[in-house]
Amino acid sequence: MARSASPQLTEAEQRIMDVLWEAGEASVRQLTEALHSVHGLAYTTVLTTIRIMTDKGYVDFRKEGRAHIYRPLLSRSGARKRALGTLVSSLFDGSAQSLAQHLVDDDQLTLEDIEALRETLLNKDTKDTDQ
Amino acid sequence: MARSASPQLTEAEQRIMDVLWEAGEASVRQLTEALHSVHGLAYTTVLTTIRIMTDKGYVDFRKEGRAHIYRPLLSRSGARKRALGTLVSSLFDGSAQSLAQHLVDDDQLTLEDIEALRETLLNKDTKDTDQ
DNA sequence: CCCCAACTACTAATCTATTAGTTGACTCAA
DNA sequence: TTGAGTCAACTAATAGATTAGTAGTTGGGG
Repeated sequence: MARSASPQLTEAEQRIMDVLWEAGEASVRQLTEALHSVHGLAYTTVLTTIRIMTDKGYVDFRKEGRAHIYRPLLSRSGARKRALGTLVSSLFDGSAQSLAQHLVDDDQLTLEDIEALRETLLNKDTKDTDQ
Repeated sequence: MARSASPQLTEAEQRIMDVLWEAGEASVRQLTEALHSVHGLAYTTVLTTIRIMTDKGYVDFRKEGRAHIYRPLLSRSGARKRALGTLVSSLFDGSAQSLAQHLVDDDQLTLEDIEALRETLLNKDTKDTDQ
């Protein structure tokens, strides 16, 4: 048996999703141009990658003339949720609290950050108590 | 060009590290037995995987009779830090606060969790002000 | 209506990842 | 000292990931 497909976005996929999340939608030409300055990828490389992403259901496209215009099906928020879920279950025993605690221990969160989180949570509770 | 080696622990590597973090150290035989009940991996599979992990510098070993006894060089805390750093930079624009905010928005952290974080942070400040 | 530029589909090469079999070395006991 | 068993090294097969070239289609301008 070989390995199964990655549940996470791969590096190449992530690059393309970043552009799509920013732009809303884009052709392969536009994606290539947006990525070329930083990564110098060939047009056909981007094409192959986004074809695979289409197969995986990450993106969809519509025809416009000869070109395909791609748009993300997976949202940034959805990708964040998925990646966090995987990380929490694999390295933090399924505890998001444990993850957050690590950030605090590692000085990644300030007291102001915590206060802001607390504020968000309080507003949430008063807004949608039935959820 | 093909992709470069994963900076993260792969699934197979993670499984083995979990056992090593738990046990402190283990032979290939012990690793195989610990993993067999859940994953049913062959002895040689575990052997190959841990050889690669040795090459990557994740583990080290000492000889004890005929067997190699492996111990982790990468700590659980170190792996957590590395994985979080990658996730934060790839999906949260480098902001740990943004990640934490997502957890709150997604109901992964309770008010009690936040209070606990706040408590930790306050104790930290009073304990090591010069760090 | 036909040709060309642009665009996608197909193919390929190369690397990592995962799993596992084969082989050879080494140790211990009879 | 030799045979059995154990263990690591080597090899291999299969599949995903990444990059990119070639070929073939298509749509729009002349």
